[in-house]
Amino acid sequence: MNYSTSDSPTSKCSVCVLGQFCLPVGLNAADVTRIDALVKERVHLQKGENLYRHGDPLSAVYSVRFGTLKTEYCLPDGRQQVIGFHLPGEILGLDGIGEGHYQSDALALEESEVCIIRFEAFESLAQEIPVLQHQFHRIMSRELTQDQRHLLSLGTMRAEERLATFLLNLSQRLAARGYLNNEFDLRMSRVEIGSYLGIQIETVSRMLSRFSESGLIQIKQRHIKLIDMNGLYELAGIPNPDRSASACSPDARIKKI
Amino acid sequence: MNYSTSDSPTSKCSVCVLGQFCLPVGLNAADVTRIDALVKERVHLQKGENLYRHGDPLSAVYSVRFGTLKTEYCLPDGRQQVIGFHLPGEILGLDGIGEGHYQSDALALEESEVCIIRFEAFESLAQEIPVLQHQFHRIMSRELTQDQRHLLSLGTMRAEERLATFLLNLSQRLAARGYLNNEFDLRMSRVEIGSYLGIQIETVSRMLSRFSESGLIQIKQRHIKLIDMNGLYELAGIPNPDRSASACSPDARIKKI
DNA sequence: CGCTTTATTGAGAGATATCAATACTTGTGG
DNA sequence: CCACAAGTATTGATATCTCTCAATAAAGCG
Repeated sequence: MNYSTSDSPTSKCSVCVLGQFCLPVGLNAADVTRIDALVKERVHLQKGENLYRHGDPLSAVYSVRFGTLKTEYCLPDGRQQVIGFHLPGEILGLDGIGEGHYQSDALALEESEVCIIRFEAFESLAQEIPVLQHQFHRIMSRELTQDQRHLLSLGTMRAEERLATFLLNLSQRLAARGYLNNEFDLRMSRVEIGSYLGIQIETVSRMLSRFSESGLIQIKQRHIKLIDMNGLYELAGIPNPDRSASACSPDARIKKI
Repeated sequence: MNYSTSDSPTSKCSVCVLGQFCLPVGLNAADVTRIDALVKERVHLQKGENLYRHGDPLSAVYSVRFGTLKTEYCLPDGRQQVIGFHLPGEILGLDGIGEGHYQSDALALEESEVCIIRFEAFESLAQEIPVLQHQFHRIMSRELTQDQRHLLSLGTMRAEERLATFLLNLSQRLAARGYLNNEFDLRMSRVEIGSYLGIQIETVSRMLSRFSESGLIQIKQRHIKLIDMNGLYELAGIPNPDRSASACSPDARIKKI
């Protein structure tokens, strides 16, 4: 773990390309400068390095600058589950605010760098900048929504649907960051995907092979091409956002459980 | 749905017994008075009534005053899943902040009342009261942690463990609110429990019967007695908080996936 | 009191887990 | 540069848990 403090121009929030996903959303230039002053430290992580461990006292939350991280929970009996994968611009460590120490473990899936947002100082600044406060609330709320959609996946979907949903979710998040949305490298192992989706590694492998045979994807090791996006969306049971489609219709909602 | 506005002494935050779980935690008397002024409206709900539906624009978040509510997500194909059950003092509607409209449906499982916290006004007040801002962050963070533990349950546990975890979680939350922790009424149907736990109603029923035969619980309809708490904790794979026990030990963590 | 909803229990089917063998990658050292 | 080892992924065969279908029972409600 490699700490650094820097005022170099390229590392400021005010010029960071991730600003549109990160804390500064909605802020004017003057206020972004105040964030610049707050977020001066970074951590450089090698693959496999921990950013924090559960139980560590919360002193900061982090935003991913580059790379990919995972967070996971563990059970006393040693079982673990991957809870999330974190791409550039996403915030980590929010689960630590409630009790003052992190509830999860966070570690890098590849060489990564995260910005350190000292939480006490951040709250003070948010106190002074309403837009920043609101943006932080939006970020936490979206995190909640993300987890709740994940719950929906684990609770109601079969393995095939979960995997399709996962691939599409990743694709959308990459697209939003300006990467290719139909061809990318999976930074996580099959084991980690399985853990995230609540299925075994063998099932992940079989489903990927099945997708490949069906012409939905091409996969070679961790490099994946999404060939038939519509097919994947159909499998996932969610409408393709590229082609209209309404969400859960009022009609569908009448049949309450 | 029955709106009311009231200044009656019994409905003020400053005298509400739920203050210790709700927004006012940590506030001094003067500041609680300012919350009193903010939270003047309430909604009274009959069993089955919606508090909000997904897609409704967010204008407020809500805290449960009495009763029980559930929130659920629906899939375009009509499948639904219960995401959470909400007891007095808990906050609902947080998933609406991210996009400006609720992502879930919320409805009452029994006659309930919730306090309306106009969100815009709330953010303004939080802007002025640092402790309030921090408390709100803690609430959102705990909500995240709750969902993430739920993910752990759906992703790694078998039906029996999920159910035991669910009963114990409910028990703990009731205990914190001063209710009996070993004997209570389930406000939700077997179907709703199953949906929440990602298992079928028949499985819920069978597991409850099994628990009953093992002497872990006594159950008659929706009235349940937890007889052997330690046994349940053991089944759930989590240490009984009443008897020391460390969480996930460093040793257990070495065996990373 | 009968009707509707909710819950229990049984039998069989099916999806995924588990166990096991093989193949492929990557990294290391001769 | 190749051989070997360790880690990672694929594929097959079988086991198991939970689902599905079905029948019955109990409870809530008008």
